[in-house]
Amino acid sequence: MSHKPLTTITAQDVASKAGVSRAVVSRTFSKNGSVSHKSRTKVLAAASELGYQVNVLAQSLNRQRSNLIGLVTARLSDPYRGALLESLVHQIQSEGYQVLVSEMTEKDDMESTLTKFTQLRVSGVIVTSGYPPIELVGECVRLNIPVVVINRETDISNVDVVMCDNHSGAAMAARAMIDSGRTKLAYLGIEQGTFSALDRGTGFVESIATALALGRVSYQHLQAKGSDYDAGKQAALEYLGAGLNFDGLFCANDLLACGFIDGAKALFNLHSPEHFSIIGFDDIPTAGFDAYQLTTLRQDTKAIACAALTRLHHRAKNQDIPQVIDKIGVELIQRNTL
Amino acid sequence: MSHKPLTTITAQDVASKAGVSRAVVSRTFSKNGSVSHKSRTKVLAAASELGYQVNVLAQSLNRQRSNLIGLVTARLSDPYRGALLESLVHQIQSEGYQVLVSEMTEKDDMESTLTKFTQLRVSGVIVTSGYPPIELVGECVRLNIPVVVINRETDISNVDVVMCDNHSGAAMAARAMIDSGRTKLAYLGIEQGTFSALDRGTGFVESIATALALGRVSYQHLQAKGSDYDAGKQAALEYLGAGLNFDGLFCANDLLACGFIDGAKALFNLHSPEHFSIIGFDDIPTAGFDAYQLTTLRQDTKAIACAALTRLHHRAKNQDIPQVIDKIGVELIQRNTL
DNA sequence: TTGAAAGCGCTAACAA
DNA sequence: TTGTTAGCGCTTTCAA
Repeated sequence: MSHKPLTTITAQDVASKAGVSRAVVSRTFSKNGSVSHKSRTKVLAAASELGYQVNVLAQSLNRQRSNLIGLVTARLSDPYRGALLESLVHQIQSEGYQVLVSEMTEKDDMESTLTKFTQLRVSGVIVTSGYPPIELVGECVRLNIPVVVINRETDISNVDVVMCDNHSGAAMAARAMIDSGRTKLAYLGIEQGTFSALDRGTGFVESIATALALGRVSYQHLQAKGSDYDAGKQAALEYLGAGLNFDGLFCANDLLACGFIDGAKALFNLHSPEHFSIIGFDDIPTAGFDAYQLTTLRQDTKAIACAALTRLHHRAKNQDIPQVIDKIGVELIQRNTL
Repeated sequence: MSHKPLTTITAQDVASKAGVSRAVVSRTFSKNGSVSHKSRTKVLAAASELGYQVNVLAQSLNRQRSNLIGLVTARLSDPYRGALLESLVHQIQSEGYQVLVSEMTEKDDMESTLTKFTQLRVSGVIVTSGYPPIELVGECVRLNIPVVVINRETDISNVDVVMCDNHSGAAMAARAMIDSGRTKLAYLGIEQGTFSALDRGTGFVESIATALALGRVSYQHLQAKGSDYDAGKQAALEYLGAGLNFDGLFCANDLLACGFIDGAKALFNLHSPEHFSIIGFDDIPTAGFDAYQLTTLRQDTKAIACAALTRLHHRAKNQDIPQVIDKIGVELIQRNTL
């Protein structure tokens, strides 16, 4: 590669034109030191005339901090992930940062991903998929880069947590089902599932614990082989084929619920709400389509994004504060499957 | 802000430890100049012992080029956009670049977005939403930053175009409908729609031009008020309510088609394929759900992503080559609505 | 308020 | 193959 120097307008050019020093130009644009009104106007005029743009690379190098925020994600094509990403990107941009997106495919990608982030001296890291290994977080702490994880847990004390309130959501689902007279309850989780799937199942069982102890309801734990529509359909096929007796099903997510609904309908002519109640989680757009009209729990992705950024800011000021866990409320969206 | 210097391992540290010069370290990691095997091993050993990481900021500043690729997008929560983004991110990462995502909300964001990208000296820009203004492209050309737009057109000769082959897709849809005996055809476009929606409609009409001229089929042009499910449903309501007589409908996208299907069913008890054929575009996951089983045209997002990157590479070598337009083939996915 | 100067950490031409 | 050197463009003490 030959090194062809680009003809770039630098702060020096502006300085010369404005008849001041480079430092004044710098101060004018970074709003740091003090600049006289007269100088400032001269600088601004010269800059706009020359079409000067701050070189963020140089700025970041000097400040040892870029205006980038790293986002670790996966399966962008999943509708809920897309919505979460959208809120996150929006929030990050509105605060003047730029978003560096990294899609994780395999487990061991996390290391190289975080390394790339630290090499760019990002201002923060948001993890929505996978788990940051403790050594890497150590490196982040050393470089004073705050880390927050979304919809998952971590033991690492320097990492904050933002998640939707799975337990309260599960409790709403349980209550709604019981109130509508369902007694043979079940939860459809995910084999080797995510934290969320597990947590929602746990929350569901906890919520019906008393009723269960009193013998007023029964409970069965079901597991899908994956987290998508096909897995839900497959689960319906297997469990219903094996004679599953239930009348209220809480699902780890909407996709699973849609799949289950279609499986039950196609293969066993079982319909919701006539034959059973079913409640999903996430409130993806498809859940609201006529064909499903799925009752579900809506996550407030905007609130999640906002909380994540707030955590980042706080921790940027002081890495040593204790871990904080934000639980963002969910909303029961009543449609036709209950 | 106080300037607390971080204790960072620099190339100099590695050099000292390995008993070589900084330059050798640089060469070892950037694989540019030549380094003796002996030096290389010493450097690598010292580096791993010290935990040295290249500072990409400094590297990029020097090279006047970062390893970032800027991606302009919108409505990440839209399933097709999510899939496209996923492919793009995957491809970009696999080539060793990092992805800078910018979500456009309003029209005039484009300018600030591109400015942010150029300030970071990105290696390329991919636009999947909105249109890059010519002045900004000029700036990119000056900085030798290649630009490519996806699924849209542009007159700017320095900008390459990658799009799915709307016309061939529309032709497949038309042929399939005619072959299955449909004669009262219609296209559901989008009011103030995107390039894609327009192009697909044009392609459809062109494909049936002869049949139309021979009086073998009829054609009606419909417009939805938006591009989503609700807009499709609304269109069904309006047009069917007004007595629309048709038996084959090609839709600008799957969401619109799903909405139309549900609208026709709910309000007029009209079903596909009994009463009419309907074909969508994109092949979003929901299209494959039992409830819809929508026949549609699948876009090959991987191929699109790959082509986009190829364009970027070519143009990076020489900004002055003529514009090239890649049309990526689409595939007719036969399901039940035809 | 301003300017001079010392970096931030790295790369690449050049000479050895 | 290696080291020296001159930047890349900016920020921030420090002294004036």
